[in-house]
Amino acid sequence: MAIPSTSIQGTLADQVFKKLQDDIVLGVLPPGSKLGETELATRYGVSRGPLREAIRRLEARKLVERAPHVGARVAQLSLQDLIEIYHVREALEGMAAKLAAQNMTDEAVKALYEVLAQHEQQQDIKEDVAYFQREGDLDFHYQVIHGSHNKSLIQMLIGDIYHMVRMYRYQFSTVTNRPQLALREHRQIVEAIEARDGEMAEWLMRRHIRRARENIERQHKAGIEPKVGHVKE
Amino acid sequence: MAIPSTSIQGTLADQVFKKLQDDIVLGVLPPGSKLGETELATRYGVSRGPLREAIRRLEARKLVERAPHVGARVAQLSLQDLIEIYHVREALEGMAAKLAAQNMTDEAVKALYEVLAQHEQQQDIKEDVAYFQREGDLDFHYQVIHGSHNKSLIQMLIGDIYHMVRMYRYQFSTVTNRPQLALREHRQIVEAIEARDGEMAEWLMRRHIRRARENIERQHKAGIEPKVGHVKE
DNA sequence: TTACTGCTCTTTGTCTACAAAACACATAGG
DNA sequence: CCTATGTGTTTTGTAGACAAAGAGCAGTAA
Repeated sequence: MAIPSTSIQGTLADQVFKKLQDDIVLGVLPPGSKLGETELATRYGVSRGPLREAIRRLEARKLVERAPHVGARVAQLSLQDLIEIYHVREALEGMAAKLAAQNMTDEAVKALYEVLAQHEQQQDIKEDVAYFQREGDLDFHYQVIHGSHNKSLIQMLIGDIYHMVRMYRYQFSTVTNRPQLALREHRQIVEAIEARDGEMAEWLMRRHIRRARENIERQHKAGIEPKVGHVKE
Repeated sequence: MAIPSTSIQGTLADQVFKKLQDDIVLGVLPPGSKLGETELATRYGVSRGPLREAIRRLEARKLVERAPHVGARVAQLSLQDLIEIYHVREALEGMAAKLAAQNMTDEAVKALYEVLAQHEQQQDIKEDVAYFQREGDLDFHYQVIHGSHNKSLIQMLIGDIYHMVRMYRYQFSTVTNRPQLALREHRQIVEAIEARDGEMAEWLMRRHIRRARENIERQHKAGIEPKVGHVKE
């Protein structure tokens, strides 16, 4: 009954994809750096075939930019791009909160309260830290999104946007994000969900994310610049 | 100064990707049918390499489903999935309308009115027909989305969701979609955008898409079933 | 000095061949 | 008669070799 060894970690292409994504998101491969196929293939110990597949998938996720016959580079992202993504998040997570109020099970709501309590204990928690660092069920936004029971929504927020935002956080100096206010806002959202008040939940979630965006825009105007990754030639 | 011949149509992988996507969206390859690499490679006259890349990109767009060591199949989509996508559209296009009211140029608003006038002349037009058949600037939703001036939003709606919805329309009997009402709703949206009333534009757009979804759900409950594509073995 | 042209060299795109995993069928056992 | 197991075939995954397009550099002419 033993599972074949290769299936445990998936195909080589899958492994390279995950590793490469991590290296990009965590800044090991700085933004704008060239992704030479031969170089990376030897680096990860695979042939160029699986590596090309990994690059294509990352291209679809907008983590790398590619030009035919020229090659791929780690996506270089402007603060304007980040702000645009927060508009998308506002729309999608707002909808997620609304649907969560409608569709979430009572057990899931209870679990949400527990996450909340846990966060309130670690008062030094930074806004979105959990969302960006823990990949699991322990995060607030993560649980609300899943509570929507909408596969497309989950896919877009967790699968696609998640990694982009994570990369941004390594490119730009991380904004210090109003921990107490965020916690209050989280609690309000959960209470709206528990009350099955979808409209309220959506409105609160949108305000929550809008405020985060406005916070970023403020710092932007204040002249905060991204840490420029030295483009590795 | 002649452009190299291969660059005109892009790489083989690009060509195969476009062709394969068309064949899937238009139903030439029915939902659920197996996408054998060798078979398709010979069919499109290329080797398996470029074909695999095309399949991976379609997988990222959720047009094909794949299992390791098993292969890829054309995505089989339930009506529930379609409804979920309309929730996403409601959120995203609502935001697009709001941003369009803020960012659209006066010229673009004028062009929008012209599209509207054109649609009002062909009274037999069906809701969303333009959105799904014309791929260009002539469509109402298309222009509003672009008016948002938000690259992520445009990418998600035009690049990703667009093709999925298009495929659904071939899988399911096309709903007859209230042409007169839709036109009235379109006009209201344009007027809100012209008045630079973002909140109103968003609210109207969301209602517009919500009604389309409710229309689908009604027909669903009435027992309308998808045309089952015979799964080609 | 500067701009253009041609060459070379590197990198990407593509193809073919081989390895490995899954599926299908047949056969034997309960 | 049904189930389980083993073998053969098919299909996917991976590697390596070849073809072609782009980038950089040198040399030459204005």
